[in-house]
Amino acid sequence: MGRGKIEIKRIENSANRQVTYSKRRNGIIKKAREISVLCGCEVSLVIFSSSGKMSEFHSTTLSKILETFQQNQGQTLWGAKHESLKAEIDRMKKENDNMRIQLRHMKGEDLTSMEPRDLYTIETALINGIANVRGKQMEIFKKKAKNQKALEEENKQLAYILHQQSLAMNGNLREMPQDYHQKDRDFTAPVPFGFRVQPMQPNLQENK
Amino acid sequence: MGRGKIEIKRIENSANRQVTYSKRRNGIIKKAREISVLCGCEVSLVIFSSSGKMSEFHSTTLSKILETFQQNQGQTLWGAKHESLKAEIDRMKKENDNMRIQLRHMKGEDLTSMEPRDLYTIETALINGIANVRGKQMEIFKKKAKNQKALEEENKQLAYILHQQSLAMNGNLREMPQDYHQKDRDFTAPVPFGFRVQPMQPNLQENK
DNA sequence: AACTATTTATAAGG
DNA sequence: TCCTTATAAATAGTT
Repeated sequence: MGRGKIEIKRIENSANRQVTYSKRRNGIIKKAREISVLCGCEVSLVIFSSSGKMSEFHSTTLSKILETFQQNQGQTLWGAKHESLKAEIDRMKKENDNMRIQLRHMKGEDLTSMEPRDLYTIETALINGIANVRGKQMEIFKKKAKNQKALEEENKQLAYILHQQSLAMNGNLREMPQDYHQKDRDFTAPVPFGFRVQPMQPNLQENK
Repeated sequence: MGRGKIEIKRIENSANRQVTYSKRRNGIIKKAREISVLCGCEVSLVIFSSSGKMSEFHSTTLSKILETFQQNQGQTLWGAKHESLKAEIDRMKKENDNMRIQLRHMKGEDLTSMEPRDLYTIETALINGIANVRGKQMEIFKKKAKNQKALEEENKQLAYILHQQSLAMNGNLREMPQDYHQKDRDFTAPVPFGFRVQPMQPNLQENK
């Protein structure tokens, strides 16, 4: 429909193509509106020009159209992903609830309506748990005790060395009076500069 | 464009509307194809007739068009729902993992790498839980004991009544010898027909 | 962007 | 739905 008939194939002349695009785009959008009004049907039209610019016409909300489209199509498209996500949520929710209940039971909550058999099961689990926890605590305790012992040993050694050194350094300068020696630890050195030998970890205790 | 000009408003005559729909639908689809070929652009056209039947034209894969559309639009559409679902899943997963770890700890598993402070916390929870569970067990025990007592009482009463009845029914027919009376319960009746009075719940015990 | 010759779409009718 | 045809509408090429 024009001065001459044209073949339906890509228009190579860029300027021509652009003009034709503009004209026909207006035309098709007008037609889309017309058919939707005349016939009371839903139309959704989206056009991307080769330069990427989008034009569209929708007889109603796009989302509504897409929804209808999804229903009609039965095709899953994004719906599939959607559904699988929902399913995963449900699955997790169930798992979640189960664990929540279990936890509450372990904490001794919500015990009303529990059967003696179930109570017994929980009790067993708790006893088992406490045994494990205490075992672990004992393990740590022993380790610390051992560590403590090693530190004390080291401490003794250091103190002894210090004692020897101070003797070597000051022994010939001046003779200390006998009662200057401290008595609380039999290996405590007399410390000429006012220092006292301290455990390397002064806050170390058997059990926090 | 036809024998007469028509106003662009809903065609009331149903048959006419149907015919026009059919013609114009073909027309618009043809135009959609033409513009896509002539101008090398992407077109997506969906039409739902008022009776719900769908017609469509897409210059390329529909999903590709929708994708492009989503990108271009910036609008999320179903993407939003999608994202929110994913977020919910993540949230749940976290909650889930937390509870799973807690449960394992309560059961005394995975205790390696736990601090004494944490062990103490778990121990406290376990002690607390066991106290609650045992409290509940005691409660049930007491309830059952009480129930048992009530049943025994009822039993006694029933036995007594039976005793009286059998006396009344048979007492004047024949005199029982004195040693026929049973001694294990002081009011147990002699039962003339070979029945013995049984507790109503023969398997009832103090504790299952 | 406006013009216009020509093609195309389609309303009405069968 | 398809065919026909008169006519309206769209638009290719031009200005």
